[in-house]
Amino acid sequence: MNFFKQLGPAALSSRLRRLSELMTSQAADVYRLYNLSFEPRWFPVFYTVAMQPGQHVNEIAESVGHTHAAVSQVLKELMKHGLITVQRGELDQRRSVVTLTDAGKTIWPTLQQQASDVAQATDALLAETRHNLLKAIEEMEYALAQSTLAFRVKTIRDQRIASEVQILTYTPQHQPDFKQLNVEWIEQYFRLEPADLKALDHPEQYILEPGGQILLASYQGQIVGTCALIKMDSETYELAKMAVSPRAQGFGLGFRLGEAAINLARTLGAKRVYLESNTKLEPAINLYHKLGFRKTVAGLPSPYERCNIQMELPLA
Amino acid sequence: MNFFKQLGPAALSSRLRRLSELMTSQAADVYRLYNLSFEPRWFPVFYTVAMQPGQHVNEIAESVGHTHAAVSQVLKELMKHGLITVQRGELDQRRSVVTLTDAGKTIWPTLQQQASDVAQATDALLAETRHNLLKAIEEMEYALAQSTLAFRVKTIRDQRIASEVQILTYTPQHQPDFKQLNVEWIEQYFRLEPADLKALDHPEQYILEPGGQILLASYQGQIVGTCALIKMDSETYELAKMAVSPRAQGFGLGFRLGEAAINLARTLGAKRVYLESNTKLEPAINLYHKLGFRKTVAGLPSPYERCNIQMELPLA
DNA sequence: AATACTAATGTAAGTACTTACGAATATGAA
DNA sequence: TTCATATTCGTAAGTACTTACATTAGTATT
Repeated sequence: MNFFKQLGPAALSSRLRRLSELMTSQAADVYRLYNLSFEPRWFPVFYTVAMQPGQHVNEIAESVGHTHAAVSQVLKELMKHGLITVQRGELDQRRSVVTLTDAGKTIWPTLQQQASDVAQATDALLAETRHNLLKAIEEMEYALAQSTLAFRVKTIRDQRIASEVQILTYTPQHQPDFKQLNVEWIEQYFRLEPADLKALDHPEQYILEPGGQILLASYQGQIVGTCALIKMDSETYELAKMAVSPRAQGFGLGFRLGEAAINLARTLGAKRVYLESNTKLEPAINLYHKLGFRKTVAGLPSPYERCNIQMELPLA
Repeated sequence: MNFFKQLGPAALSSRLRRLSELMTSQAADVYRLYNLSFEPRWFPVFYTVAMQPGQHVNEIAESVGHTHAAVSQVLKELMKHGLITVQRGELDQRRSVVTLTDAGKTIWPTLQQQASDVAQATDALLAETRHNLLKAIEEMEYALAQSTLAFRVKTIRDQRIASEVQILTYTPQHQPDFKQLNVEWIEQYFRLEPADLKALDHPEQYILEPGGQILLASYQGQIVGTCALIKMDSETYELAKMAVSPRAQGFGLGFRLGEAAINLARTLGAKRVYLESNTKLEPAINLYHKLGFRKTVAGLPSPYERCNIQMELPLA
C-alpha cells in the first residue's frame, strides 16, 4: 500500500473502486442475513418495479441510473427466478412492460424492511465519519461535470510549460531553426514558394533590415516556435512566419508568440497588424481570432499563392 | 436517478462505482493529452517498478494494493509493449524479477511529470469540495474494518425485532405451538422420546403443577419460541424445552428467552439452574455459555437419551 | 405506400479488477 | 532423503457493469 501513500490523489479512482468492491461484498453478506435468494445487484431494478409497476426498460434504467442493457440483463435474471413478468407494451410493441409476480410481491415487504435496516445502518455509518462520503461523491461528480480532470490537468501542464518557455529575439545563430520550423509546416500543407525561401534563408536582409522583427520561443533549450513582424509602412506590420514545432503544439505557444509580436508592433508605433493565411489551417485561424484579428474584405495583394484569407488587428 | 434520491445511503456502493468509472475514463483522457501509448491502469505497477527495480510480482502487488494476478496481467502487457523485462529470480527460481527496459526508462520522466501534474490537479479538485473524498474514503474503509456493514445491519435488525418480540407466560391455548416448535427441532436432530411427549402433550401436569414455568416468545402475532423451567427441588430448576422457530432464528430470541427464564428462576427462589443438552447442538451450547451456564462434571441422571452434556448456572 | 429516420431493447463483447485453480519450486520435519 | 506443506506465479473464469451492434417497431416525409 505504499503506492497510495505516495500518490494518494492520483490513485483516487482506484481507491473508489476498492471501496465499492468492499461495500458490494459486504452488501452480499447483508442479503445472506435475511435468508432471501436475492442478489444485491437486483435491488435497484426490483425496487423501482415494486414502487411503480408497469414501467418499461428505459424508464427503469433512467430511474436506477444504469444503462438499459444492464437493466435488461437484471430483468432476465429476475424473470428466471420468477420474481417479475415481462410483457410487450400494448400501445407500443417495442416496449417491455415489467410487473411483479406473486412471488415478487411476497418478498417485497422483507426487502423493504431490509432496505430500511440498511439505510439506518448506513446513516449511522456516515455519521461516524468526519468527512461525509456521500456528500463528497456528490461534490466530486459536480466538480468533474463543471470541468473535466483532463482539462484541469492540461491547465496545470500549460502553466508549467509556459513558465519554462522563453520568448527570444532573433540573432543570426537562430537562422537554421527559423527556417526548419517554417519549412516543416509549409511542406506539410502546401509547397514552398520562392518568397518563402528568400525570407527564410536571409531573414536579416528581407525582414530585419527593412524594419521588421523576429521572435522565437525556446523550451528546454530548444527553439520550438517562430514568428515575424514584417514592416509594410510606418503604421502597418504583417504578422508572418508563425510556426510551432509539432512536439510543442497544444501548449498555447502560438498565443504567447502572437501576443509578444503584437506588443512589439505597438512599441514600434504600428496602427495595425495584418496577416495572410489559408482557411484550411483551422487551428491557426482560431488562434488569430483569439488574438483579436478579424477577417478583412479586400486586402493588399499577396506574394503567396497559398493565402486565401487576410485578417487584421487595429492597434488602439 | 430517482433511485438515488430515495435510497441514497443504501446505494452508496453503486455510486462509488459510477464515480470510479467516471474518473477512470477521465484519466484515460489525461493520458491522451501526453501522447503516450500508455494505459492508465499500468501506472501503479510501472510506477513501483520504476521507483524500485528488481521487485518480484508479490512485492509489487503488495505495493499497489492489488492481487498478484492483476499485477501478473499488467506485467504481461507492459512486456508486450517493450517497457519492462521479466527474469527468473536468481536465488528463488519461482520469482519473476521485473526491471525497466531502455524504452521504459525513456518514458519514465514524462510519466513522472504527468503524475505530478495530475496530483496537482487532483489536489486542487479536492480543495474545491467541502467534503474531502479521499479522507471520506479512508474513514469509511476504517469504519468498515472496525465493524462490518452486515454486522451493523444485523444489530439494527435485531433491535427492531427485539422491540417487536414479547415474552409471554403459558396459557393452555399455547399447547399446540409449544409442542410443535419442540417436536420440530427434536425430530430434525434426534428421535422423540416418551419423556418428550409426556411434557409436550401435558405441560400443565408435568411442568406447571410440579412448580415449573413456561415462557413463550411471540413475534408478529405468532409464537416463535419456547422455554420451560422445571422444578427439581426448592433451590434447583432445570431449563428445558428451549426451541426457536427456524424462521426466527438468528435474531437473538434464544437469549431473550433464556434471560427471562433465569430471572424468573431467581424470583422463584432458585439457587441454581441447570440444563441438559447434546454437544452436537453447537449453537445451543454457545447460547447457554453466553447466558452464563458452565459445563458440570457429574450431573444428575437424565431421562433423555440424547443428552450428553450438563451445564449449570449458579444464581448469586 | 415507400423510404428514411428514430426509439426500444436484447445480445455480445469489453473493462479492470477479483477469486479459483493448478503447476513449479522451496522448505521443514521425520 | 523423502514426503507433506507452503510459496510464487500464471491462467482461467467470474463480476457488475459498460459500450457497440443488431433487430424490430413506430413515426415522419414524400
